[in-house]
Amino acid sequence: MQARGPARDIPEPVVNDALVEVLFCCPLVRGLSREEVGEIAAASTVHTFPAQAEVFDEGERCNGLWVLTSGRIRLYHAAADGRQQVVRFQAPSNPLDLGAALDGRPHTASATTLEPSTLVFLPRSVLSTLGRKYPLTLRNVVDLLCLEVRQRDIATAIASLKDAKGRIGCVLLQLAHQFGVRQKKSVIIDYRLTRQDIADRAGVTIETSIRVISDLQRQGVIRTQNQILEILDIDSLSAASRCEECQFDCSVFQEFPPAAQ
DNA sequence: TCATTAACCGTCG
DNA sequence: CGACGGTTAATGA
Repeated sequence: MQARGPARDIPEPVVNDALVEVLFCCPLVRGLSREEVGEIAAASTVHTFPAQAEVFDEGERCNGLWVLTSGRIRLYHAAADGRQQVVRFQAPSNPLDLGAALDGRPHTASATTLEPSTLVFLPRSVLSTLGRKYPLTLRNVVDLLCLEVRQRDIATAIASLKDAKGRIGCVLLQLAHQFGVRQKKSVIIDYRLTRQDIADRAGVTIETSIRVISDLQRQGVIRTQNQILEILDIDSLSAASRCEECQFDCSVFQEFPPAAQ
């Protein structure tokens, strides 16, 4: 039995090869062997959540590190009036709220599943031995936190300096960096998002996100099909978002940090 | 539930 | 004044 892990779901003690494989892709354990990752997996627990389930809440005590292994998760701040600010949309293999897991202070944001998801939970006790046992992971932690700082820095700059159209354009380009799958002539954002999701990421109302996205569709810049967004004309979108006069390096939103040299 | 449209209205440059 | 974007309401899928 672990310390006080999640109480809302059913832990599964089974650690299978597929799980180790996903964990192996987690940038936190980059450089470790498959056997070493298997060892870490053995010390963690697996948890499944239905769609729209809360994994943790902002301000809640943090007992360890959650790593998404399958499904999708939305990390956000919630305001009393119902509005939400999405910090990040999560894809498998990535740790959630790493900072809180490391310093043991409360969670910095809330995490809710967008679809049925599986996560592994690494208790803080295990996390602290990880650095001692595998010094390589310390460097990975630094890289991950630095990347997060860069992403948040750019996000706040964009939020305060750009207008609604620019913010939505930047969000779409960020998502393309994070989840983009290159097609012959376009880029598909391989992550289902409602108009509300995009609005909550850009800091606008749903009507404004619809307004702007409809305009972009009419101009043939993007196309959407049941919550999947396809960017048909990156150059036009970059132009609409005024990328050429922008100092921000939105390539930091790529899913995995570049390997440290 | 999600997406869309339109009318209306306050703010600000 | 006019662009922008939030609010409200109505409607369709």
